[in-house]
Order: sequence, then structure tokens, then C-alpha cells
Amino acid sequence: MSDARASRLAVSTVIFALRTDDDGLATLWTPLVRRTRDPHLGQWALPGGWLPSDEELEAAAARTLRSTTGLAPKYLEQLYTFGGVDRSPGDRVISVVYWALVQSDEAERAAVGENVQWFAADDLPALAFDHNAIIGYALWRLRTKMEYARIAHAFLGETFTLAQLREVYEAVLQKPLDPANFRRTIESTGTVAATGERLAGTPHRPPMLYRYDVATNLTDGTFTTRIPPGKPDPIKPHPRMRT
Amino acid sequence: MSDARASRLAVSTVIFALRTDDDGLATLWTPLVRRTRDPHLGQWALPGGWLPSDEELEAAAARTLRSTTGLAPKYLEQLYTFGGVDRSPGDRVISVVYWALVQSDEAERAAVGENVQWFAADDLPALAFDHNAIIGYALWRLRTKMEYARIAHAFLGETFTLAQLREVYEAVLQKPLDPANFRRTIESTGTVAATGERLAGTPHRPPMLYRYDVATNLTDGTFTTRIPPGKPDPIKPHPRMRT
DNA sequence: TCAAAAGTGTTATATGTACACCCATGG
DNA sequence: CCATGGGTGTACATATAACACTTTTGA
Repeated sequence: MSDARASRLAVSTVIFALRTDDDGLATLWTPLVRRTRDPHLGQWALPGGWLPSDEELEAAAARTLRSTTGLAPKYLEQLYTFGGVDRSPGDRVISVVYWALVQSDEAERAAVGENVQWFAADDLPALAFDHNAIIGYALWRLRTKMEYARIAHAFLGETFTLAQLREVYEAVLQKPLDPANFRRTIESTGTVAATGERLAGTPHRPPMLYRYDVATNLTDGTFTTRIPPGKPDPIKPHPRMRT
Repeated sequence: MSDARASRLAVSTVIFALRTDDDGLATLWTPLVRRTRDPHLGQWALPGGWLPSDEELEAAAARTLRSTTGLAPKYLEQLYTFGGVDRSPGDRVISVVYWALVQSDEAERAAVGENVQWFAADDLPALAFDHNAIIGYALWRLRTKMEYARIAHAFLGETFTLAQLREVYEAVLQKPLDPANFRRTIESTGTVAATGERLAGTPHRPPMLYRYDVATNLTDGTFTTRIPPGKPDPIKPHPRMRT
């Protein structure tokens, strides 16, 4: 029976963190794992694996993230399901792909080794399977969503200055933002709250520290069902930011 | 070995068309099929089925749509993959769900029968599995995307008046739109082109007929990769429309 | 006391909204 | 010749962008 071909289900995760390079510019980085088996053996690929039948999709993505980087995701969302008939030799593979944001200072200390390495997300080598295209799509999604959703704080720690938050936007959107307008835009959304503390040790006027304010982060009630079952909505649109 | 549970892959499609009810208001309708097997036998459910290992995901969604309604989709996009461990008894089922728009006047003549029936999308009975939640999410997606993407013409035929196009927006967004501002907004996007023909037979001034202008429908080039591999981008954002 | 980032104020422009008004046709 | 939807003009409100300016700190 040569026409019997099995379909297998995999879960992979595109992980993003920010890393500040030598000249002080923050850019997007992503961890990849080296393939230790035959399709594309030795090439770099997205972290992931076969889906156990008793594990939730999102849990599998979070586990994958943890086992390759040692980190917990600060943001995790399903990206797309890739199922092209010829995307892998042998059995057909359908990959449910998630994308994740991790806290960047934690990512600096994250696991690396012979089989796990971080790459600049905008300048990747040739990867296994269709993974270059998948990461390209995840990048597009991150950049698009950053313009209307409140996800930037996922790259930062518990408290942060507005300059640090702006740096996240600038790194992801790849354009400078006016500090004055940025401040007003963010403050008007009510997503951040001043802690009362200031960040000391800067060479200049010490900036206020803010905290992501989850209390104000409610849905606007326009539609009842807006998010896939089982997934709370941590996101509220805010006005565009330009220049 | 009682802990061996298989995972199976299914593809389902949420199909939308507009139907004008007795008092002349257009509303969203969706076709459902009656279950003829045991999990939830006799209940209404989304059209779909198991994924053949040699068929593309999108092709399976289009085939499903065709076999239940006899129609071809004018718009088809992946919605989400639902894989909750307990969403179905027996083997675990992972469903890759698509959503589709079909031409509404064709849908009026579409197949119906003992096992296929159209329902008002906002007023559904209790469906099999998690299908109420899935359709609710698809509705949210349709309404959200209608505000920034050019998909409304998928409900209409080759040519249409601006009043017909506006009726689509009003039905989906559930709010009246100012005819004057709607006209300018649509014209400024360049997505429609006047055919030169006018629609005769109305009791009043005959309106111009327009055609969806695919030529101007290019991506804006901000990012290179914006859409999953194999899927061209028929969509360009346009300004919001209110009131 | 000075450089530089934090933070505030003000104005110009673009975009969205409301609505008055003219046009063209079938009845 | 009139009721009605098609189609145009215009003024007002709000959102966004640009940038001058004041404040506060460490060096």
C-alpha cells in the first residue's frame, strides 16, 4: 500500500526578545535549535515538537519555550497553522505555530549552547523547512500588532520608564517616535500607572517608573465573543503612533 | 494500554452570506449541517471533515464549502486552530477552522435540505462541540476586519452600486453609515472603479455601477512578508468608517 | 553651570463627522 | 411635478504630528 501517508501534528514557537547591540540600538532576536535528525539535519529550525495527545496546544508552545530557553513567555498567541502538503519529506506535517515575547533582560541570561543559539530576527540564515517564511510572517504580525495592541511591556520587567517603553516601540517598528507625543499617547490609554518611584543613577533628570496597569485593561464590550475559547483578552487597542 | 489516545485532524469552515429578511434588513446567515454520527448525533454543526493527507488545508475548506452549499468562496481565510483536549469525546480532535464569504444572491439559491440548513448567525441554536464559540469568534473577526480591510465586495456580484456596498457594511457592522461620507471614503481608497454603466429600473435617479478594482489593490510595501506562504494578499487597509 | 534627558505647552495639519443642498429619475 | 435616493459642498470637531520650551539631575 504505497499511497498511505500519515499526517502528524507539531507545535512550534517563534520567540522574540530585544537585544541591545554594540552601538546601543535595540533589535529583535530569536532563539533557534539545531536539527539533530534527518530532514535538514544540522540546520537551524524553530523550537517545537510533536503534540502529545493529552497536552493543550498553548501548553505545548509554552513548554517548548521553556525547554529551549529556560524562560516563561510574557506574551503567547497562536500565529497560524502551516500545513502545506510538501513542506516536509516523509509523513505530512501540520504545524500549529505560536509566537511569544519574553522579557529581554532575562533573555540575555537565557540558555545557549551547541544546539540553541540566538539570531537577529531580520537577518537569518537559511533555515530548515519553511521556517524562514514562518518567522517572516511572525515578524510582520508582531510589527502590525504593536501598532494597535498593548504588548510592548512584555519585553520589559515589572517596572519601566516611558523611555524604555518607547525604545521597545522604536526597535520593533524600526522608526523614531516623538518622546512628547509618545508620553501623551501612552498616558491617554491608561495602560500604565506611575509607581511613585523614580529611576536613579541616570546621568540626567531621573525618570518616573511605571507599571503595566492590568486593572484598566478591560475589553470595550463592543462584541461579546472576541477571542478563541479559553483565552482571555489581555489586549486593548490604542491610537496609532507615528514619527 | 489504556493511555494511548489518538489525535485526529479536521478542517471546518464558517460560511457567511447576507440575507434580506421580510422588513428589508440584511443580516448575516450561515449554513450548518446535521450530525449523522454519534458525538452529538442530530445536532447542527459546522461543515467540515477529516483532512486527507494529500489535500491542502485551504483546499479542504473550499471543498467542504462547495459540497455543502454548491458555492465557491469569494473570500477564504484561516481563522484559528482549535485543539482543546476535551472538545470532543473519544479521540482528540484538532480542528483547523476557516471562514468564508460567499456571494449573497448565489447563496439564496444554494442547496438546502434535511441535512443542510441556513441560520441567522447572531441567533443560533445550541450546536455540536464548541461550534457556538467558534462561530462567535468568526463573527467577531468578520466585523473587526470589515472595519479596516476590503472584503465587503465578496458578498456582492461583479458589479454593484455604492448603496449596495454600503448596505453590506451596515449589515455586518450593525450601524447606519452616512451615504455621503461612505462614498468619499470608498472612492479615496481606489478599490472600486466606475464601470460607466448605471443601474436602471430603480424608482429614482439611476445609480452608477462599480467594479472591484484589483489593479490598484497592491500591498503598500512596508514589510516584505505579511501573509502566510502560498497566500496572496487581497487586502489593503482603509480608514475607519463611523456613524 | 552645562549637557542631556524628562516632561509640558502650543500650533498646524490631517482626518472624521454632521448635515445642508442640488440632481435625476419613475411614477 | 413631486417624492426619493443619488451625489456634491462645506463647516465643525477631533486626532495626530511637529517642535519650542521649561525642569531636573549628575558630572
